Amino acid sequence: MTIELNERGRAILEAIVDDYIASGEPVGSRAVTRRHNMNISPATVRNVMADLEEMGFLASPHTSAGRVPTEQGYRYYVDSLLQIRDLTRQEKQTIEKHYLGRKGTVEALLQETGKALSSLSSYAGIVMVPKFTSTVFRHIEFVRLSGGRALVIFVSQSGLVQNKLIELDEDLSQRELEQMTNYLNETLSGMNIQEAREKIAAEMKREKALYDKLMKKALELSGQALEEDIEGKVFIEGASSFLELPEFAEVGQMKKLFQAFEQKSRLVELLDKSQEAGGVQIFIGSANSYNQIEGCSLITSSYQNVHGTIGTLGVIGPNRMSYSKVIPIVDYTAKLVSRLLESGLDKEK
Amino acid sequence: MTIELNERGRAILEAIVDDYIASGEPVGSRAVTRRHNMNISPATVRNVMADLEEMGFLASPHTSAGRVPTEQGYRYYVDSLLQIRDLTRQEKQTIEKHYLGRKGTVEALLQETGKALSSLSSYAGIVMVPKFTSTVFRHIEFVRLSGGRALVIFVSQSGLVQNKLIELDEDLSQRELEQMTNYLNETLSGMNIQEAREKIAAEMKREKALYDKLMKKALELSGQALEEDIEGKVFIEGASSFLELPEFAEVGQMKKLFQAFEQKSRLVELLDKSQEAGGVQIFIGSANSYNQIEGCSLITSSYQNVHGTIGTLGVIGPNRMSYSKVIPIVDYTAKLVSRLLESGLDKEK
DNA sequence: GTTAGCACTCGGGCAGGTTGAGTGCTAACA
DNA sequence: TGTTAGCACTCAACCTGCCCGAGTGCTAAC
Repeated sequence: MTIELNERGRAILEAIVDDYIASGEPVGSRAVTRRHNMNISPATVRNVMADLEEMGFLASPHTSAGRVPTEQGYRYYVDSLLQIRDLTRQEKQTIEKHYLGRKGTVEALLQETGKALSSLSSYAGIVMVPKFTSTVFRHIEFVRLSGGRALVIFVSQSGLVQNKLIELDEDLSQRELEQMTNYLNETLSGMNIQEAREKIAAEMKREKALYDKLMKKALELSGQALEEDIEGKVFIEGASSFLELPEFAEVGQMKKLFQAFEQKSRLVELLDKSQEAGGVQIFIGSANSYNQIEGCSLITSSYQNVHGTIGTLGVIGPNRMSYSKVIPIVDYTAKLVSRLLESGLDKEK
Repeated sequence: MTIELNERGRAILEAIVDDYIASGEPVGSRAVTRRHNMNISPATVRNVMADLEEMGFLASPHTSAGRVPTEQGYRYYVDSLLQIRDLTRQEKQTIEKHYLGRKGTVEALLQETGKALSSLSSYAGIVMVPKFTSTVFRHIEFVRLSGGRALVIFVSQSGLVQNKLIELDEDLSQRELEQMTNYLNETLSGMNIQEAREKIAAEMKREKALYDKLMKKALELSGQALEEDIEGKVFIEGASSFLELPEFAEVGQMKKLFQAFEQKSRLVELLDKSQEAGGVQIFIGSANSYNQIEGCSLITSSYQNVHGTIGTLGVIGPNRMSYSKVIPIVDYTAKLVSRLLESGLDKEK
């Protein structure tokens, strides 16, 4: 399926994409010859460019402008032309500096990660806090509020805390809730949420009338609490960097973009998809099947702990993004976050 | 200090502000006469407008444009001219609809409130989740993680959950942590955080060597956990509505604005200040001493439960904001949120 | 296959003219 | 004395025609 290009075609495509990423302006034939001082004339370059356009890698905004890469052009560039260098020791340290002396919640750490990604890439950083379903059970707690309501608090293995309000149909005392808490913690410890759900279902079936009424209640409530998924949260940081990009000068498009950022649900979908795949993923333009953010590309990687992938992070920028710079940043940051979330775990088992 | 205006001056100022709020374009003398079909000629209006300009209520962008209200003009308008109508039953229902069938966390409820404020006002909604210091203690819990770390989880009376990672300098078992949990819950129940801090300090002093080593440890850890404040969170929803306003068409200013939204810390300050005052507050333009968001006004109100004020919410819009529409919305929403957070509490004591 | 030359295209910038909304001033009027 | 009509003036917004330069595609020569 991939169309093969000869050496010269590749060189010219690369030069154009590089130039366009750097300048944001259509690249002409003269510019190509001069920049990579190739030993060919502009006329020759023009011929090649015409070919590349026909193949769908380039487009011209109008007759007398230069060429601009198409999404397919970026795709080819990323897949076949780009060589990614490793980060220098110093760059790594710049990233790590964001986490020095860090305290507080896991959520805050992930939000800070978003900020770090943004400031390093100078595009928008995005971090998805894992959906609860994909985490591993560590602790459950019931706290009785008034008005027949209670709070269920889950803690995941990685230290993530999520809570949910539930209605108690009969009034249970805090003491009773504590007993339930203990029972559930013993029963569910170390399972992932899916397993926990199944366990609860099985227990409820098996024990039927046998068990203590309270235990039954406990199973019922925890089942109810785990039933609906707690939606994955997404942090988007540094979205304002888009305001500098000339290609988003049009207010209408900018508005669409920001609304997409506010809505988030579609983004969660996309990130979920990328999470399954693992490794650094690159979604270019409309290929992200998310046409609300036309003209945007997304570089993601997932972070994980010993139990497997737990979330996804990345950078959203324009199609014209400095891939060679951003890819290693995303890659390294994902690994770093994995390490940080793990550090409390690897001594564990 | 307030300059007095005669009846005609007031009428004309009001007409100009109304018109400008509606249209966003400088208002001329003819428009004033026609709109409120006053029985005076444009020439007369011009004389009055010149006076109003001299007094600092109006300004003209350039010679042949109409007049535009200054911040002082808005101030006068809001303080002396504006009459606020109550919301209709239907409008109230529109607001309430956002909360129907609502489940989940208190935080989610507050975030939804931000969205409601935004969609109702068509500006940006802002909700400050209370700083932990200003809440009332309900429950504390230690969850042991690995690597000598533990999670402290606080629950406030209103059902707000916050957590914090702490380092354990000696390895405590989960059982020991549970005992600590029980002890602290008994000791601190019903206090606000400030009182809790004092109580801890007092206990630690009084009991010195007497108490169980574990209890001591409990006091020490909880003191440490309560020491630094958990920063107030702020939700800003619907910021993209600013992209439609012609007065923010300039990219530079828009960028400043969004960066201010991203940073939040200065906003927290401002909201804190307004929280102390109570009631509906209106900050106009640079009077908000927050010059990063020049041209923006802020309408806030605080929400409370039986224990007092617990947070602040409001709307951020341009100076040219429909005050008569937004003020009652903010007012009613604050009261509604108070009621919702209370509903679990009033049956309590 | 490569290159030079050339006619052609098209956006951007500049200058000038027109329009219309709105002002300030002056003089007349009640 | 306050109000009004009239008028000259100002100024942004808009349109128009113009030129310029960057860049193209094509053709013919190397």
